[in-house]
Amino acid sequence: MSTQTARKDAPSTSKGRATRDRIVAAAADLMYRHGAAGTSTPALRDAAGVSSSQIYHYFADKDDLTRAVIAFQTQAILANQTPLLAKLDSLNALNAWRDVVIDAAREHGGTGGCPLGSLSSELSDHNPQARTALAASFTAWAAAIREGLLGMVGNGTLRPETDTDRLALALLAAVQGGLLLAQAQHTTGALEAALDTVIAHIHDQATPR
Amino acid sequence: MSTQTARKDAPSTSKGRATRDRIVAAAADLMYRHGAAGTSTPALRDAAGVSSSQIYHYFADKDDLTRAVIAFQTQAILANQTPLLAKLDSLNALNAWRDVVIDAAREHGGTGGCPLGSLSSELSDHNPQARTALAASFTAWAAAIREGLLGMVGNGTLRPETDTDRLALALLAAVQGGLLLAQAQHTTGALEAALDTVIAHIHDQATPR
DNA sequence: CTAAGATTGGATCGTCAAATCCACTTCTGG
DNA sequence: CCAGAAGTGGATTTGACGATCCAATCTTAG
Repeated sequence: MSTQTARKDAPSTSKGRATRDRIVAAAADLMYRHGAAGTSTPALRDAAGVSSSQIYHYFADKDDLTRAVIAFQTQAILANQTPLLAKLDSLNALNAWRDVVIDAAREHGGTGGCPLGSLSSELSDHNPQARTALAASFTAWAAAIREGLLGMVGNGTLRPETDTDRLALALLAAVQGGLLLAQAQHTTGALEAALDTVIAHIHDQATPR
Repeated sequence: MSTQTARKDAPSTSKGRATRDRIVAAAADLMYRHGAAGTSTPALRDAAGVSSSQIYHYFADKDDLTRAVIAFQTQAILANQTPLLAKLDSLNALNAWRDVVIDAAREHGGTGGCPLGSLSSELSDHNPQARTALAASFTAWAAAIREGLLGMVGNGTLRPETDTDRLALALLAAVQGGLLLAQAQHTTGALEAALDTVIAHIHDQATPR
């Protein structure tokens, strides 16, 4: 017997699709605020305004739903980040990105952390499928950052030998670590320190002029 | 009626203390591997070799136990880190610390993450007492790092105007973010990139010679 | 040595969550 | 328009977990 979780077919009617979407959106919200384990099917049922059977009509089990939430949040974050990162054409643009990240964290006083980071911390060790999906999400996010840095190399802002791969990973780790600390300390101090330190190092890699 | 969780008195006999310690140690291990929510009292009962009533004899409820585990892990981490950080007298010593952190992560393939980081991600938003304790733990950890950097300022390795506070926070965030990503990606790449980038920036702050 | 208090074992209770079932209604392709 | 598939509602089953109770045993101060 396989331990693999079965996949459900996509809804074939538009009504079905709407219901499925409503469930995923509500689940994403609840899981962001209470964690995956902290989100019960009764609570989700009420939040999404569906009956319990709908949830299991569209998702094989809670793991399957969780994976849908990961996909949803990945998409949300990339959609939010990619435009900002695509036009990283100057050190100023990099600082603007920094400000957006920090302002977002400040808005809810550090609470919540990163939607992907929280899920990753909770699920990676015990849900291999979730872990794989989250690893891919982080890789895609890092790639988007790297793309931005590559732009800065391309237009001569950064030296050609700049290790954009490494810097992208360092920036992503700074975001994740900074958000995690913000969650505990209710301050964005660590997030700012981490981002500013990495960015300062990037400044030092700028082409002399 | 108060929502505050009552504190239990410390055990008065040495046997009682041993039992309490055994419970905390087993709980710390289980919570590290399965999270706080993922650690059930039956599982803890078996792992610690006690009966369920013991747990509630020594701890008011699961929250109280969780706080004890936070204290336990904080103590464990500080005991492990402080000696290393106390003798940060050179850039080489800083790199040695980096190696220890990375080797530790590599040892279990990134699994588990940081005991404090994982608990923080899980508890900060919903358990104010745990959040406060964890915030204090992180502050103490950052202070230990800063102490080491101050040593390097004191002996002239780093410039006097070095912002050790900020760098300490940046290093801690790099550790937390790097470990979180290592958990998802099963690689220490991001951890290395983050630490090396911050450390490279510290190198640049070294006094010219 | 001996009571008072500390500690222990394990049955038990109430609650709640995950998942299933089945009867009913709404869609939609031909 | 009308079968048959898709979608819906809600009761229900099953099992686990946090927490409590109480009787029995050990520890220690006097």
